Amino acid sequence: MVAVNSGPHRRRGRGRVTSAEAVRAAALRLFAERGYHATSMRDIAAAVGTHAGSLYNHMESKEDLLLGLLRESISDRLAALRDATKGVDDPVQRFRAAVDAILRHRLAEHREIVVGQSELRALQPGRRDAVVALRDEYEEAIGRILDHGVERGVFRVSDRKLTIYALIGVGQQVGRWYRPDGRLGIEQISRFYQDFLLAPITPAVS
Amino acid sequence: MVAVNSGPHRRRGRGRVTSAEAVRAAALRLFAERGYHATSMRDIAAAVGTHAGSLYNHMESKEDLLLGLLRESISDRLAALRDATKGVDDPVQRFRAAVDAILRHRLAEHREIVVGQSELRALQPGRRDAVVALRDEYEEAIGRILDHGVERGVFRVSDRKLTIYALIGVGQQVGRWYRPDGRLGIEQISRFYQDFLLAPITPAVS
DNA sequence: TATGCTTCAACAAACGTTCGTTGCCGGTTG
DNA sequence: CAACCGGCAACGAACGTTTGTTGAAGCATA
Repeated sequence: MVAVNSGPHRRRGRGRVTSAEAVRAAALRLFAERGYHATSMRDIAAAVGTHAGSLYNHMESKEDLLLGLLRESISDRLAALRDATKGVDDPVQRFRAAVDAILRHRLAEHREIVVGQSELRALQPGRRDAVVALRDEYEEAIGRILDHGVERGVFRVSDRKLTIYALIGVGQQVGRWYRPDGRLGIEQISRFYQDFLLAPITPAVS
Repeated sequence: MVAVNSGPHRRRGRGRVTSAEAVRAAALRLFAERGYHATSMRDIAAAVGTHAGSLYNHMESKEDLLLGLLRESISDRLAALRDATKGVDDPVQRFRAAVDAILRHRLAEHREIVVGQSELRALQPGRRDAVVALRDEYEEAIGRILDHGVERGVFRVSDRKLTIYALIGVGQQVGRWYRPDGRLGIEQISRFYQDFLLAPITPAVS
């Protein structure tokens, strides 16, 4: 979705190949593993095989790097949610697709995640706003999935906001413990939570 | 639960009164708000009205301070969970009490909390273990609440671990957005999630 | 030659922590 | 009651290290 430094410009300069995307990927991984403040520019540089000073050819500052990652992460997640539910009309199937998208995106690449509230506070108040706005949009998108089911008379949602938070909470939690070599695959986890989260909002349909 | 510097020994030394407990409280608040690495010893000192160097009269190191807070937080949570469910025999009531304890403890004082995995990684591998062991014990305690209901034939739990994680996920999420002056009180939130989380594990009881 | 990325040294600031010192306290001694 | 002592806590400066960031010099490509 976000293409940086694409095209045929390759291998300029003397040393290694240090694309901006490689830096972003390394930073995401390290931020996720250790946290933003516990990761130094020298750590990131070492991870892509260069020096700290070189990173500044590809980005403005460390905080900008985080801001970009947060924005991309949440906007990708929002896009994935919309893609997954696009054209699906049946409320239950729509809900299942949504839960699947939420979980799948957490598990796919951005393993332990930078996301959400975890590192948001590392941003200066002004820069936070853009990310917070995206997050609100994301929550609203989930809310509309619920609304759709309610309008059709299929769901019974007694508190919209608390229900949204439950979905997000499960999603974040899954991102924390999931390991690719674990007992369960993404498919099984997704299916389980689809059923699990559907239960409280579908009145007595067995 | 933890009594430090109690007794009649008061106002020794020259300047202000800086009890070890006050330091812990300030540190907990700051760690919760900004994160461990984003909080300096000077920040903590300023919060209790003293100087960074003085803090070392009350503690070993910054990491020890975090370790103590994490241990206390999770062991308090475990104790609260056990207290709340002690003597309650009916599986549903037992489950309701458990959810209530989980949420209530998150909301009561340790607002956004240092919690679980968030700051655990700030500890050296060796020191982590004690906290991880406590966390496992906590998860196991939740698991036994579920077992109890299953044995009585009241609950149907298709995956024990995933169910536990769902409860914890909701609990953590609640700790993130809850504000005491918000739309809903603790009572209402707790009641909502009791019903919500009960639904997926109680087969068709309307 | 011109351009773009590298390297490397250096910067000031902030970090956790240590230290010598000073003042206050409760308890012991006269 | 008065004089002293040992210990605790606060103070404030300083420590060595690490932080994010900058800039000059060098090399490779076009």
